[in-house]
Amino acid sequence: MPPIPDVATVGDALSVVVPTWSDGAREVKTAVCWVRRDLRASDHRALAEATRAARQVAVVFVYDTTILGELNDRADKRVTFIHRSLDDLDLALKGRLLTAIGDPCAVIPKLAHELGAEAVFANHDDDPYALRRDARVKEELAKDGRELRTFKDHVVFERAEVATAGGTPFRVYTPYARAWRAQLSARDVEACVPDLEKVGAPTTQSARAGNHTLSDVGFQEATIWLAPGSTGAKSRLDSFLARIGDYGSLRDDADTDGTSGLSVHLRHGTLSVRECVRACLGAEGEGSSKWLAELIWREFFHMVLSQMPWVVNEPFQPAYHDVDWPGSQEHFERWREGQTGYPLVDAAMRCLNETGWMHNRLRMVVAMFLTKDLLVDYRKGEVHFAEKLLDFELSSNNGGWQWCASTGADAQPWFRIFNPVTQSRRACPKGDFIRRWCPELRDCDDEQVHWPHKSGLFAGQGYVAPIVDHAVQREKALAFHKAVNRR
DNA sequence: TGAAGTTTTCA
DNA sequence: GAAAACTTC
Repeated sequence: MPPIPDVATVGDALSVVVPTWSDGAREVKTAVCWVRRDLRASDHRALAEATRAARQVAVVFVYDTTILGELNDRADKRVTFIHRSLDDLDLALKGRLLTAIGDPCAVIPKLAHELGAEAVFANHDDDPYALRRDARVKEELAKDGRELRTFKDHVVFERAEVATAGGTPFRVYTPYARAWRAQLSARDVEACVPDLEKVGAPTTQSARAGNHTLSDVGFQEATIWLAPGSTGAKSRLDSFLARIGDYGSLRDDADTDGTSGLSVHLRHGTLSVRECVRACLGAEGEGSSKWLAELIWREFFHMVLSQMPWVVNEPFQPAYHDVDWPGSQEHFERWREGQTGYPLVDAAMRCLNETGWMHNRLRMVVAMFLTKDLLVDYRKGEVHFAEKLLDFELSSNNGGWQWCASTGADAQPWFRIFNPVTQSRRACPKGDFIRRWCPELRDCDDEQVHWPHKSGLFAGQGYVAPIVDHAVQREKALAFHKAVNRR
């Protein structure tokens, strides 16, 4: 039985459960628009709904001390990115952004009370922590007779909107992607345009006008390589669209700037995913379709997390529950520090640790190396990525790691194991990326750089000897997975 | 979104 | 004797 749509179904044979984007429009006098992972002022669903429904809107961001308290690094790059993106948002709002520091469960209801706002508008955040937080905020607001109205914004199709004919979640990417594409209509990616004239900056006790300083928040400025805010997102999107035709052929080359480089912006909502999809639909050629496939992977993993949230703690594939991964702590640490003796793996890990970014292809290579060559529990790698990646998104990170570990939705067949040296020749043919991050190998030629050990020429230059033999580890991994799947 | 080992094909 | 095709994990 297909699920019964609980929102208006638009008169278009393609759409299944597509809310029309005006259902938040019941009128109120004053509204709060609470921004979280949607740090922009254009094509913003909650802000558009708020400015449509209310005569005046206060836009607020809360530096969430619960989340910030868990960060170890006082110079966390993500906090710097968010802080500078809020400066950019404040500019877009002509200096009318409000910010606060604290527990949103207390701050948001207090602010709504001070402003006499009947409703708080926000976009869905389906991470488990955010769902609990928003449920509490809603409860607190309700005590006072106020509403929390939330909207889809972060993805084109959320939660159960793309499902099998039987109404169950897809468990494999390819049929999901087919259904996703078939379901897409122009309406799904229509821009949500807010009326910024209605945004005001009232004086309140619980939030201040303008951005706090980073030191108010308890952090220091970190070095980040990308331009923050929707200004940065816009220029990156423009430069990517100029070369999207080459995306199909260059996206797996670590020596080249061939990927979109937009993941950080999509994570923090400094860019609207609808705008990305509109750009895809407007572009010719294979590149844009390939990129759309990547955006659909993001939506797929969002769906998996929201429909099967236990994947946060447990493998998607039940066969892997309660297995003991035999990898050692020592091997994990060598992997984490980029000291495995496999040049591409080491270069990629050092790049991650230093910059907070890693090429998509290399994420697969290092994840495969940790889980297959070293047989370390994928969750240890997942946590390291979560700490380091500027674009860290729970759903994509978890999905990607489980995919590589062969425990996930759309599982890699467990016998599919990358050869890190073959992958190196393919993903890094010029070797420049390796030479940049492994200076020990700077004098290696284009062939030696992928596997410098057999020549013996570089023994004295300080590059670490390989910690394992891939051929041997491959056999161990095959035996391990065979045993797990036979249980 | 594999790799490796073996067999077959074609010059 | 290389390259393509096929098989296995």
